[in-house]
Amino acid sequence: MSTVSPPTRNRGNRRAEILEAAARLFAARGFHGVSIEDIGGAVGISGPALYRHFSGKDALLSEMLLDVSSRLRESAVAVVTSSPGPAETLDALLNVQITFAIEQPALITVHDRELGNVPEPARRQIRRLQRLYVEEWVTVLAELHPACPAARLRAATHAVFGLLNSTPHSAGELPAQDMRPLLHAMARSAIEASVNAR
Amino acid sequence: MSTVSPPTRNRGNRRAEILEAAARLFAARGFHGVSIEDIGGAVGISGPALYRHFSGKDALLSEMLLDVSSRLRESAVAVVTSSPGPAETLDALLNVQITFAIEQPALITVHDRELGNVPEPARRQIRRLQRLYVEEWVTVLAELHPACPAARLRAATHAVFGLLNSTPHSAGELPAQDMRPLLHAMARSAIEASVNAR
DNA sequence: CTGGGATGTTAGTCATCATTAACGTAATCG
DNA sequence: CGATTACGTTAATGATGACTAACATCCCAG
Repeated sequence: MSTVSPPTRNRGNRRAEILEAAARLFAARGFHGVSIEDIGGAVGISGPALYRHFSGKDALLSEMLLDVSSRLRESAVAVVTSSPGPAETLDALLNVQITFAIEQPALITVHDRELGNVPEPARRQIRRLQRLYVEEWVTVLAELHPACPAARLRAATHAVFGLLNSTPHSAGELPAQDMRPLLHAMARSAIEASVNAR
Repeated sequence: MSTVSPPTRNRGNRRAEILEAAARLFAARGFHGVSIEDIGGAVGISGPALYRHFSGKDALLSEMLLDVSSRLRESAVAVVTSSPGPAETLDALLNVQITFAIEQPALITVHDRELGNVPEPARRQIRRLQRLYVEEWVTVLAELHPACPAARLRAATHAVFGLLNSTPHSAGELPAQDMRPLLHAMARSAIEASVNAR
């Protein structure tokens, strides 16, 4: 038996594994409802071993939210810069958010509930990334509907996020295969309506 | 001077006042992120005085969610039984939810985040009321769109709740006066789209 | 008056929890 | 080999927090 499997197995895997377990727990019971023991237990190690990977519970949450907001923002930028026109861009943005909501329900849930528990250096940066992400949407919508005031577009964007991010909570109602087009159609239509409403 | 003003002043006011403060705190920091001291402090009494009004923190949350889900359900029933036709009923249901989301943002937030922290006797009943509320929506939607499978209507209903309940989080973007018709138009349009999507 | 209920207060009490300390072990590297 | 590094473990430690006890007040009924 070669020494290959044990040596290469770890190295960063543990961190990811912990982050994933923590996300699931935070989503289910809230940041303060989960103990360090709980998180350790979920990955088969016990309690204080977590401090070998993260400097503390707060840092764990900070890294989690920073990662989510970075990835969302990056995806949005990638989509915007590589898309032929605003209509296609909007479709692609919808797909980014829908994919994320369906594939990472725990992360999405934590992302829009637990910002308040992130300590201050990271908090500001996460907010910044979230704001930039929203602005990508607003910019595209403004191109499509120049007559609509930005405040209204921003409000509509937040409402659409609410619609799409509700997926984790109504999970099981419909298979993901049907959920995707349903969410897409609903969101698209809601956006149309938002700019036309008197 | 009659003995009218002081005697009638209290009697249940305190309970309501506490519930309101607790809702605001729970919405902001989560159930486990708020202490009994915090809640007491928010209404000008200190800590253990709460036990004169509620048997414990859990009971406080239970009563809060039971009250919300009852009120929503009752409003829905009232609307359904007094409305001329399904189209008007849907409009009225939308108004119920929008009014609630705009006027009681903290309660709505707690309502769809903290069910997991409600202990078991009350939990089941709250779930039941929530289910009944959803079914009022699904029934109306089924009348309007008989060809659409109930599972899809249920998923669409949850998505619409997500859209409408996002208001508390994007507060400040737009005045309530503009938010109301915006949410109404977006939700209505999203529902249309949900039944037409392939 | 006077006794009791309603409503508060301040000092415990007992758990739980985040974090740190002190201590192994195994593999890597010099 | 020898030592450093990476990762874990099990005991403190120190806060915080829910809940209880013991003790006022105030107001109203008898």
